[in-house]
Amino acid sequence: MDIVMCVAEKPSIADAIAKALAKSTVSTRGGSPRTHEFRGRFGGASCEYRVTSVLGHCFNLDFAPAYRDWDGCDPSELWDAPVVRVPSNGSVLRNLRETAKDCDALVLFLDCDREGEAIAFQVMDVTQSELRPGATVHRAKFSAVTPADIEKAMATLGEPDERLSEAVIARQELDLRVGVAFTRFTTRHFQSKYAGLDARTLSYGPCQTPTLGFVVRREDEIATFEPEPYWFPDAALEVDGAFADATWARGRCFDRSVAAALCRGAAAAGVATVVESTAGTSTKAPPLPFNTVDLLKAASRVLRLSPAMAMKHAEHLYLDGFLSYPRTETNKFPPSMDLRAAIEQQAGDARWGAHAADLLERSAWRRPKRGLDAGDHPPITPTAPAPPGVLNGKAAALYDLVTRRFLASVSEDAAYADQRVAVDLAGERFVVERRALVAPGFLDVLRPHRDDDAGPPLFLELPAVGARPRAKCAAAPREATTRPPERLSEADCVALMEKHGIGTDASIPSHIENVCKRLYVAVDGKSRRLRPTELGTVVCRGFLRVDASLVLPEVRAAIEAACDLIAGGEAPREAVVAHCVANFAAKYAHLAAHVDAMEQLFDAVYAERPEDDASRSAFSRCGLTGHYLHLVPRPQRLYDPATKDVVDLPRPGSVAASNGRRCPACRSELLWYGLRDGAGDAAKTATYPLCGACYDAALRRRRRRRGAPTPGDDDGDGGAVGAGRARARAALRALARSWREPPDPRAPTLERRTRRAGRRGYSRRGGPSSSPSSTRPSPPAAPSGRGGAPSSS
DNA sequence: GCAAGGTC
Repeated sequence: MDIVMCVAEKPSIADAIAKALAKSTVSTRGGSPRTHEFRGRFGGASCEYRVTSVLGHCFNLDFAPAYRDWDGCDPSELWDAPVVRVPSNGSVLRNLRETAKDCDALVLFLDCDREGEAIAFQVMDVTQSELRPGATVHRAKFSAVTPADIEKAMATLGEPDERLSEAVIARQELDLRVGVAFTRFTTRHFQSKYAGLDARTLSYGPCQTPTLGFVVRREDEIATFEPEPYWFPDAALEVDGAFADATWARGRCFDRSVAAALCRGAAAAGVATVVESTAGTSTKAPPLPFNTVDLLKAASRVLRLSPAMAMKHAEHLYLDGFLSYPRTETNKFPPSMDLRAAIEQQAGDARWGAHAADLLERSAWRRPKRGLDAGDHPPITPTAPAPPGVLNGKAAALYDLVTRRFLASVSEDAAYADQRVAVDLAGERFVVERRALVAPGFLDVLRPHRDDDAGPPLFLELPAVGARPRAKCAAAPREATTRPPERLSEADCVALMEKHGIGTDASIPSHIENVCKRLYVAVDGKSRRLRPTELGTVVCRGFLRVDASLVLPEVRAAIEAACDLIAGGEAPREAVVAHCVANFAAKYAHLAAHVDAMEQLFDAVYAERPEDDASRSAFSRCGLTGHYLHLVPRPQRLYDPATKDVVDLPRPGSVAASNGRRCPACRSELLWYGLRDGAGDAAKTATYPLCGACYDAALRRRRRRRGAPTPGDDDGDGGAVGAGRARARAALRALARSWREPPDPRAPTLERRTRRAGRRGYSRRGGPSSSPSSTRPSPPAAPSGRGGAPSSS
């Protein structure tokens, strides 16, 4: 009897597959990930199934070991440094190999997206040598994890698509090279130049940096906002014997004298003429069920939960069986999903059970027609009842949020009665409107999250057109001032990231968390609004100043578009990667050559901070200058307040002062350098005498030999700091405008390379050639003699 | 110490 191996992307899907395919009792072995064994049918014959899973990617991409050490190479070498696949989890690979032994068929049940396709090829690589000779390999495509969909997938098996996998490998390689090269360069350069810089890493990434850009951009909009006064008439209309506020149809007026003249006329008139008088009904459709980004936005707005915390709770609720899989783009229920059963599950709940029971009793629930089926996982819904007390704290609140949203999504529209009366008062139109809730529909269950409750109708009896109600208007207009936008909320940031394709539903929370961990952004716990820190502002504006395209969201779009070419079979991976790497290497060289423009901003913030100098005390004395040096943390280094020189110290390890003993070579005071050896309780700290000056000099010699820049060696800027700060302030003012200005023409751009590529005669297959203003890269040159992008000429 | 993408 044949043995058939199925591999899913996560244990829960392996469980579902086993449940759907088993024709006998299922025996489960192994811890994480587990393997299910049972009898079933495959290709019309009886077979033995082994169903197991991986845990996401089996391999991670990294540089070859020689390039992982920060001091091992110059960051510019990373553009063509070798990269290698590193297994991400040994037990997953072992399990795959053991399970694959003697199997006659491999069915790849990975998620049906690009990443899943890449994992499918990893699984093939790992299992290939263990499968029986001549074993067949199949790709299962499922749109929902239900028995029906799984059986359908088994009946319509296809082949894995290597182009999708290649696109993922290209994306991994580009993210690695770009992120690590830029991060090492900025970290090294600025850390060894500014002692006031209190951050371990100055990171750059094609997702995290545009995310930071969103936050800084909003802050700049607020900072450069110029409030403008405006005026409007303060009018009221008599309605059923009482006066009600009337809204001026034109809204507001920025010319005070015009508004004043208008008010004088209206005040003198005293009587208005009804020109429009209508009553009607309107409805509001219920919200769609949650996909991941909608859940993150609501959790931040309603529960004050960060996206990372929201995902953490959602994952736990999923693993405990209370919620469906929380990472999905889909907000349309699959036709196979039993909505009635899901509603019934909630009918006994003390909080929303009455609403659910009412829907069932009247058969009033319905399957929403709108929404997107992204083909990944169903919307996020409750999968088991959780009566009050079963869950606690934020997990309970998140379950409440998801369940109410689910019930709302299958509920009826809310219905309103609307009244609208428009009048003419001294030649100007004013409006009185009222909306009253008639039938709450889905709003009933969204309480307490609903915000648009409305009172009773305003007009007991609508006036007729041509009626002449009394009106009053203040003789002087009301004055108000335009207000700047608010800081970016976490929910706004998630929405911007989704809109610009920054990160995925699964990774968006980590990017926001990242910019916070890097001390670039701070979150106000109460309002969940994001504020850039001094460091975040300087880093972002620095990049923006030298090459805006590194910060703007197009940097991610360009990488994605390049990978799309591979996925669509329009260009081979090697050519696309080479094209993009050359592009980013040019940007790197430009940044390194013009880093002084970034330094001017850092100068204003970090070069000279009297409070820093005052709060530190002399730690060690330099033998060459006789100056007392301060110890600066994160990362630990010595700082000479007189010369602004920085002396790098080894990492990891601790340093302590050593009672005036001096280095025999340079006469500097020696330090005690402590390094922990071993792990846990057995760890011992070995202590060595260390000369900071000699260590720093050796480090600089080593970097110079490797061609790395050695910041601080030749700047000689000790006396010019004051002038630098003035320049920096002027630059900061100019920068607030730079979001709107075209990028620096000197900076290498994706557009320029695209045009060059276009001249070589490559364009998108079947589509128009890239326009010069497009940031979408055109397919790069294919290696000669092999199937690549065809020439359009 | 570094990216972003899966998942735990």
